Amino acid sequence: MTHADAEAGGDRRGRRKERSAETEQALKDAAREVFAERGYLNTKITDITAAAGRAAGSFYNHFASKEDLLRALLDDLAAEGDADAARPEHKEDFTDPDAIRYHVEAYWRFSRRNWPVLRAMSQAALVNDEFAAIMRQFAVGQRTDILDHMAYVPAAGLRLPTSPEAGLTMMFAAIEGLLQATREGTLEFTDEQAIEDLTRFFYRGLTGRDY
Amino acid sequence: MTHADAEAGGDRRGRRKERSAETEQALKDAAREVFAERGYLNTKITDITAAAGRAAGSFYNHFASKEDLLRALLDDLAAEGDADAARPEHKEDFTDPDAIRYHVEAYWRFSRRNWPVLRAMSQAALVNDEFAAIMRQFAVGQRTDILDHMAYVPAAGLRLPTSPEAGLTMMFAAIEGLLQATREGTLEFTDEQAIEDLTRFFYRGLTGRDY
DNA sequence: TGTACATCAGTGAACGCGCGTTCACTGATGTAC
DNA sequence: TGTACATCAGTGAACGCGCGTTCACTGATGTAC
Repeated sequence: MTHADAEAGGDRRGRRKERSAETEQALKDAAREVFAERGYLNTKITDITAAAGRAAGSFYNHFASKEDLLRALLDDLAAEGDADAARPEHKEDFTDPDAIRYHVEAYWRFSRRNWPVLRAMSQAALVNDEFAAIMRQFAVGQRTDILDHMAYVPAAGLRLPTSPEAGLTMMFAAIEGLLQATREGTLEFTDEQAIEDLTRFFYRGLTGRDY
Repeated sequence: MTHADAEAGGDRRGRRKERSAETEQALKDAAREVFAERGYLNTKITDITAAAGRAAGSFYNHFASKEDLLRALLDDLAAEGDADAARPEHKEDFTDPDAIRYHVEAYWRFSRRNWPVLRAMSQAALVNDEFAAIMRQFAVGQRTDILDHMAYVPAAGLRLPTSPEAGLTMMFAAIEGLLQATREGTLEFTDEQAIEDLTRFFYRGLTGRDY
């Protein structure tokens, strides 16, 4: 069977490319797993290949380095983020608890879902300037969408406790802190409870109103 | 001059011990400096000895490893913490902003002062179980003193936004987040402004009262 | 369709770099008498 | 106080371990005719 025949056949991809794609996916899956388990920095290339059931040398057919693999995982995550960007209209007025809840929930669920990669990223950022820059850029991206939502508070005659930028910094940090404590088992929270409690704390803190 | 004479002399320590102590201190100082600059994980033993102006081999006359050095820095910090423990009576009632401010300020200033070591610790915790355990223990210690202060809020007929433990987790995370943003230059804050803004945010969040 | 050759994904032992750690050596300080 | 010897802090070149990376090899898949 010629190459042309194979393409005409349609349903039959080249067996080689298929196998290669399988291995690449197996390496990515194994990396997420092993990063989550022992952390990015503690993970050796051979830990990943072993978890994926492949030989050490196989790794380099697909990725130039551990950093390169992390970049690939990040691209997958960014693709998902873009899908999220086409999100429905939502409330923007932070004097309304529902508006805060919407964003808390979005970030909470996103972080929970992508925890292994996010954690790996922040570890990589400690030892690698490129990843530090990516992280900063990522943080900026998260905030620019939301920053203007803060302006509703003074517009309603209420006093923000701090600058909009600092307020977002505190809130993101609080969410990440709670998520980490939940992850490591220090605290027990359902997603719903965490979102609700964070929302209440933030709504009160930002507006000075009770809720 | 005999050893007995030297001890009788009093003001003249053995020149050897003096020199040794100088080198040890120089290594500690250099470590704090270089940890702050490029992070604990990125720092090689020879970076420390070079910054201290000593030969590589000298390091091992004083410390068994980089971890051992970090442990020594931590002991210094703990000694300071014990001194703090003998702190004056302070307000405990978290329905009073002053009580919150007192603790925010204590933690803010402590963290700011010991930033290099705290940052080094949290990096070491990523790759070393022993340090992870120390960090957890440290976090627990910070909280147990304060945990009961939260009870004043429901006692005053107000509703906490979440459990006392989770509330503290959020607050500590927010403080650390703000401090880090300040450190890396993303945000500009004086100590006073940061303490004030954090206090307002927390007071509102915990009590539901305006302030 | 069949055969001969080319290419490619995967393998795992071997290589080699970077860095932690050692150790023989030096000069200064301490001790004995 | 002076001399001879012991000890110790510091030095930096050399060693060696761990792990990332390479590469000759294998068997399977693809291509040419």
